[in-house]
Amino acid sequence: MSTDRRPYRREPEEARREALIEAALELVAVGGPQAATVRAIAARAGVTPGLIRHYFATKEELTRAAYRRFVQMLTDDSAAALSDAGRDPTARLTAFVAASLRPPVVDAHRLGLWAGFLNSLRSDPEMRQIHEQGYRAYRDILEGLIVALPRKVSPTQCHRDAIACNAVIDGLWLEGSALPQGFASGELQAIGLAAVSAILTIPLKDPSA
Amino acid sequence: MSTDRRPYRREPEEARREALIEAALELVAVGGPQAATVRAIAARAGVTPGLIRHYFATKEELTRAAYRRFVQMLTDDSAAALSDAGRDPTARLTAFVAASLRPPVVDAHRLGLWAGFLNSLRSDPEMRQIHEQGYRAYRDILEGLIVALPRKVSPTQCHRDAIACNAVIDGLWLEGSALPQGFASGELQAIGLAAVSAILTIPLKDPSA
DNA sequence: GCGTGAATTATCCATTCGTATAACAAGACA
DNA sequence: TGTCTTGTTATACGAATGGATAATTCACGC
Repeated sequence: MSTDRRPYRREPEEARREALIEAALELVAVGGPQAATVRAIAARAGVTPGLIRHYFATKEELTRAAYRRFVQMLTDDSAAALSDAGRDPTARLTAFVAASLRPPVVDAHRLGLWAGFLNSLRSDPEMRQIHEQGYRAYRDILEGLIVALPRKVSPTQCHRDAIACNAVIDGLWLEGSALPQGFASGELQAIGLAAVSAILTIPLKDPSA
Repeated sequence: MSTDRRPYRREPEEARREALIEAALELVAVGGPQAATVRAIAARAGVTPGLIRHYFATKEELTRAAYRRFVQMLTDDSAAALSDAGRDPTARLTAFVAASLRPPVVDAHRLGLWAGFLNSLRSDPEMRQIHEQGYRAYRDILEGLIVALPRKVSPTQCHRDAIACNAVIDGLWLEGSALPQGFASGELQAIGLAAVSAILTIPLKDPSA
């Protein structure tokens, strides 16, 4: 007797993992972690729940993989602007800051993701490690850009400046993502560049102004 | 026959609601929304789960009450500094900004709360309304302080300035709460005052410096 | 003191969660 | 074309969830 079993296609391992991670991220972004159930993730990825355990030993492991991808995405999208930024240190910093303060980095879904993962950081040390690696990667890029500026300041001061600039950028990212309609186009980047400019005591010309 | 039933004391309605809200907030702060189950909240408040439904028609209602309290707490703790700030507008703004960038406002648990509630804002319109009321209340206080400054700027510009200052403060709050060990004592407030000072183009003396 | 209303507990229910395991079929290779 | 590996589905299970209802016992008014 032939039961009507769901037809399926075999996919390469990497594609399946990718699809599952993608589905998990979308669900967390929209509905928070409690929406990213095993069944919901599987449904969104177009597979049955059991398959998740075939690729990830536990749901926690899938969650970590998803978070790893999210963190990577954040820095990558900001750093991508550097490839078109030429060689002038000031222009490069400007491009980096501006890219961090516009879509797709500034985005309500990304903020939802960030918030959704935040509380797992407290309980799961491995999640915390992923977070700190990503945070440091971003700040290292920023600090490198600041060091390259034509200023006469100590490395220690550069480090402190990087922390302050990072804080301002993060904060504006938060605000812009939380209140998309609260800022006119380009306004967020203008505020950010002005603040960074003030912190570093160098003029940064807003290219969109 | 006397079964061994849990002994209890009757409490006034307000005290019970308070205890339940408090318990819910603590749980969300530490473990995210998924940790704030009906049973966990009841246990932490020292009652049995059924009692929750006696005071709140649904768990969602308790969640909203808890969020309402949290939002109130944020602005109250910042505004409390104004009562000791005297009458000088500059000193008042300084006090307000500084209070927003130190404990208990800057606090990992509060950040956890904020993140935990964030995604419910998307799905629940009532939660969204609570959020926007609180956000506006905070920014109105800030804008009032800015308007009172001895500057010659239009109300429109004051409004824009308030948004920018608010963004910077929020961002620093986020950073300080997320990375408590990342900033030396008073450093966060110093950065915030410097940034606000730059945005408003007026000198703000850091009282702790 | 003592009934009486209501605050509180106890118990139950349907649902959903993550996970474990067994059955199946797709596709590569002979 | 036939067989074998394994990617995939199907089913089941125990625990935990939010909610409903019944059973108690506290505390206040008389």
